[in-house]
Amino acid sequence: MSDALDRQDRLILHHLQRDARMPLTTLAEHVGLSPNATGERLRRLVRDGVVTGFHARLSPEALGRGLTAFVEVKLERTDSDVFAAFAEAVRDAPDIEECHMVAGGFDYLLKTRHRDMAAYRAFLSDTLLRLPGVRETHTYPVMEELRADFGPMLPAPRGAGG
Amino acid sequence: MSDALDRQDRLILHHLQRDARMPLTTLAEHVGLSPNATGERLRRLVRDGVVTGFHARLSPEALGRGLTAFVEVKLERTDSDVFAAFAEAVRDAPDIEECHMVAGGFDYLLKTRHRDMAAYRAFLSDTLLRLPGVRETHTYPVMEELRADFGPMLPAPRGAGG
DNA sequence: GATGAAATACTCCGTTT
DNA sequence: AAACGGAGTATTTCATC
Repeated sequence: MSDALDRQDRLILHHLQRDARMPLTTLAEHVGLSPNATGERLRRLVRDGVVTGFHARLSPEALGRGLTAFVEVKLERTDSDVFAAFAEAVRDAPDIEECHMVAGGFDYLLKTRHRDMAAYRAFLSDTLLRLPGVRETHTYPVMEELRADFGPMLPAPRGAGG
Repeated sequence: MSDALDRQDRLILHHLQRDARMPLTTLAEHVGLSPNATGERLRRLVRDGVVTGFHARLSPEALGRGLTAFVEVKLERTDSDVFAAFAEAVRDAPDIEECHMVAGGFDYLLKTRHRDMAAYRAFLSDTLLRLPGVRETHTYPVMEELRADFGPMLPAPRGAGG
């Protein structure tokens, strides 16, 4: 199970990161191997956990969730029940897209999606501030996305731009 | 161009959000339509911009970028050249995965990926702090990811759990 | 890793409701 | 307008080298 990625592995990852529905035959041309060998490598990359999944990306605007906000959340430091309850609530809230436990001035950083500011306000008061142990929140509405989440970048293989 | 999504559209989106490489025939079984009608709907969803792409997700750990950090960046408010220069530099930095212009106490929120804390320090001093107009940064290293980015959630269609 | 054959999936086109 | 069905093409999978 050697998990060193050679140039051809990186090309496979590079192209599938940009078009996950690309046929193996097309991918094989980019990589310079037979479709078979390419599929074999891809299977190995998935099995070894280098590729964790293939996902369609949906337009927030088209789904009526054009407002993105980041929310810093500070919890009471009473006991670990508070953290467990918070974690469970986070999993059940469809408005929350990401939740990171961070080191620094607060406990959690949330990325949330909403129809508009009114919907965000409702989320804040009806969902977030009702959670037990939430002491303080700071909201940062996103005005513009300069760079979209594309996953961790590989050291781009030469000649992969085509 | 009616952009109302019916139950079958939502099922298509739901399943492709979780497995973008699913064959149309399999997808059609989930949706309860013929592969033909399913493919037609998918083409329409892509054409109308509801689906913006299909992407393989890669494991940051497997790629040697196991440290995630969020960085708040505050710029000097001199002129718009500063913002343009910052935007360009953000696009060229492979360590930056997301960059959002936000309202609130600072100007930009970055999501970055690094091998380890030493690599983050190098990024901070060699890349971020060298950018013209950067006045102040605050770093929040991620300790745990409670909920991963899966894109905006649809109102989950009933019976889509299989 | 490559090749060739078999199974499967996709696209195009005509037809139906 | 939307879905179905069939024929031809492309792709994936499997066995073999």
